Amino acid sequence: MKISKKSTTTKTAKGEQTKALILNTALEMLHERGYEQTTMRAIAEKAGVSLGNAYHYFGSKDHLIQAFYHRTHEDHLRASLPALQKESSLKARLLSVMRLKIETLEPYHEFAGVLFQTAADPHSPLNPFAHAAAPVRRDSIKLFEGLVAESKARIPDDLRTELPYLLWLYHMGIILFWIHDPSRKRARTYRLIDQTVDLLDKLISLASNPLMRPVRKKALRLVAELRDDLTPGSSDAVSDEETESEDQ
Amino acid sequence: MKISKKSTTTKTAKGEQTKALILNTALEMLHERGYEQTTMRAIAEKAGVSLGNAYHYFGSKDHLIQAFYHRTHEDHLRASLPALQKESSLKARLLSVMRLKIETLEPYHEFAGVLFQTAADPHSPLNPFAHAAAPVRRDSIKLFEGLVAESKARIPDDLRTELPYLLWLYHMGIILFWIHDPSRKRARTYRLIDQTVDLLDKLISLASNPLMRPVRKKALRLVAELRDDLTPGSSDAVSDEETESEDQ
DNA sequence: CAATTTTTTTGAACAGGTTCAAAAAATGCT
DNA sequence: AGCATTTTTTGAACCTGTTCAAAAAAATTG
Repeated sequence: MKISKKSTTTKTAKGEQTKALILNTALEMLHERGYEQTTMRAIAEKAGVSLGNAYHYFGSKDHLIQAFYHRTHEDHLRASLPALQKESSLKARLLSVMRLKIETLEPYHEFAGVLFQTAADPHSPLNPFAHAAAPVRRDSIKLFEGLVAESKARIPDDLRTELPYLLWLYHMGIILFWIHDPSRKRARTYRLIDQTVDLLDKLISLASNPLMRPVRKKALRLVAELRDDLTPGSSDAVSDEETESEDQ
Repeated sequence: MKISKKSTTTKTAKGEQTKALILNTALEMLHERGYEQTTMRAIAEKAGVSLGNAYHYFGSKDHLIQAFYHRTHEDHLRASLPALQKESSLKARLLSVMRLKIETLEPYHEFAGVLFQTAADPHSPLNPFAHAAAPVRRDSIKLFEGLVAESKARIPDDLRTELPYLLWLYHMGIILFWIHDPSRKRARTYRLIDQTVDLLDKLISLASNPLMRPVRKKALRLVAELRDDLTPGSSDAVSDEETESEDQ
């Protein structure tokens, strides 16, 4: 409705270059020094630009971090593909994917806590449920779709439909645990993955039992509703106006 | 090991008084203006003390907020007691308690998001799983213990033991949803509570079925392990050395 | 009560995220 | 090329959380 200015986002070759430079510098520092030490001033200095310039391209430190999502997701996806092709059972695939996720994330364990912190704010663009994070989330869920789709296990359609989302939620939970996991080499997280994957596999079988149909239906209806509430934009062709949402 | 100074925490009448003054002022402002607007400077000014003085009593803004936990929990507990005495079935009690929780929290919905944000940091003393939050968490779980204990429903002992903790986790999940709930009068949250309580009730029945014993055992063992991992100090008589933990 | 120690309080500083007006550079147009 | 417009870049603020040395007030002790 208000197209007052073009909002300083019309890009040019030069601009893209600078933006990329800042981003790479930031990710590098984030990895090397962690979140706290990576100040906007330090990034700007190391990148050889002014502080204000960095803010021109990334409205806030948070925005700079959203790139982290993309990068780790891509890394994880790349690492998962081989395993997904090799393994055939749902259980084995899930196990591989989850382990690889943690391995991918491991270098960032130290500042992942802070990441999750900012991500927990419903107003933050980093919130994995928020609109701004939709692309990454969608990609992430897609990974689980692929995981489920080619599984030959006899899973009722209603469950099969929701399963990718449920597994994505589960995987978020594991990450949450991992963030808090102080054990050496994250042994507990891996143990947790082993056990929960086993349990999930059993539960899926259980839930697939015809006797469970009523409860399953009820639960799945609830899940579907939840998903729509929490993740606006997942219903595809609905009010997609606020594409350029900005936070105050 | 290092008792260099008494760390400026030996209290006196005067000190307590000032501390209380600052705290009340802070809670008041938090309620009226939200988290962002309630700056340490504003609190100090309104309370009529210096900025440094406020920091003398509350090491950080976070510490000041931990009082929020206490207050809302106490309010909730007070509001729940009548309902717990009137209702007898597990389902009805849980429903009442959950609804009252949201009602208690409602005035703070606006800044609850930020609260949850800081709380999500594993290093934050506000983290509901962290050691510093143990007292409030324990009290909170106790509420659910009371809720389960006097229920006559036939629930196997192993499940009955873990149920309070599980319900506490469930209640945290509902709060998470509520924080993100934009619906008028939080209608969706209440709807979610209605449905999930119903579902939980059914699931508890299901899980109590003798046929479920193996899966249940496995799941509960997992839960117990998780709880110990996530909430150090809940295993009572184990290494309780770091009672005076401080964060850098 | 005077000296000493402890607690409370202050005020000034620092650091880091963020904003903004204006200068500099790039681009577009005729 | 010359001028207008847009984009990029800068540097100086501003705000807020936090720290700290030192002053003021209390409490303790001999």
